[in-house]
Amino acid sequence: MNIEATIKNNFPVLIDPALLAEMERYCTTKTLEAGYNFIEIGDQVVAMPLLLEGVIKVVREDDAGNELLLYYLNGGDTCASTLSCCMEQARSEVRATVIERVTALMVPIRCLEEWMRKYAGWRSFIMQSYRLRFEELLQTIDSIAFKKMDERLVEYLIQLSEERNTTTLLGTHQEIADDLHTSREVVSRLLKQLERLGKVRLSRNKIELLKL
DNA sequence: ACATTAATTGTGT
DNA sequence: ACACAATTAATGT
Repeated sequence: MNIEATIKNNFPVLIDPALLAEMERYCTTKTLEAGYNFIEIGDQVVAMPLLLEGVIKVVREDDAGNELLLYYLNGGDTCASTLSCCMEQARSEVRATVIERVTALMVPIRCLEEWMRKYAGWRSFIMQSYRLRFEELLQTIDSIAFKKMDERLVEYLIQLSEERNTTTLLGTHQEIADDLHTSREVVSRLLKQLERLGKVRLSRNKIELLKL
């Protein structure tokens, strides 16, 4: 599939032919396997990624080296904090690790600003995705500050199933615990409760959501 | 097919 | 949070 068709599929707002032509010309694609870091804290940001396929986890790190989950990025998303960095040629405040093999369209930063001026469609796309990420962050903050772990877990499971378009979640309890900043035991026990209530079915490396 | 090992999950304190 | 048991999946023979 060529770049133009790919953009149309994943980012339907960007229909301006002149913009598409420029994107075709200046953007590159980048593919990365699961497990690698897409960007590391402190790295110079040279381009903004538009995710076509795959899943990326964006985290922040505290002085003790603990990771704090900010959000997940899927196909059709772009990274807002990259965006804020790009503007002022700053360095990355976050780490982005690849969860599922990713292909992304890389937009060079100099194009970013120029297109903001030239193309209304691009401008609203940027603004829209920025707002979206911001709202998602607010949700994360609410969740951490105000909710008990059992609610957070259920919320987390539902969100993940929506993002991945499946009710069968693959992964370990430990991974969930890391994302939620709790112990593996707590996650296991809460999941067991949910299973007893008939809300999920558990097996090794797999959680099936039944009725939540 | 079976035994061994490693990883994940469950549970009591 | 820790320690340990139980279960399940992966690997070698």
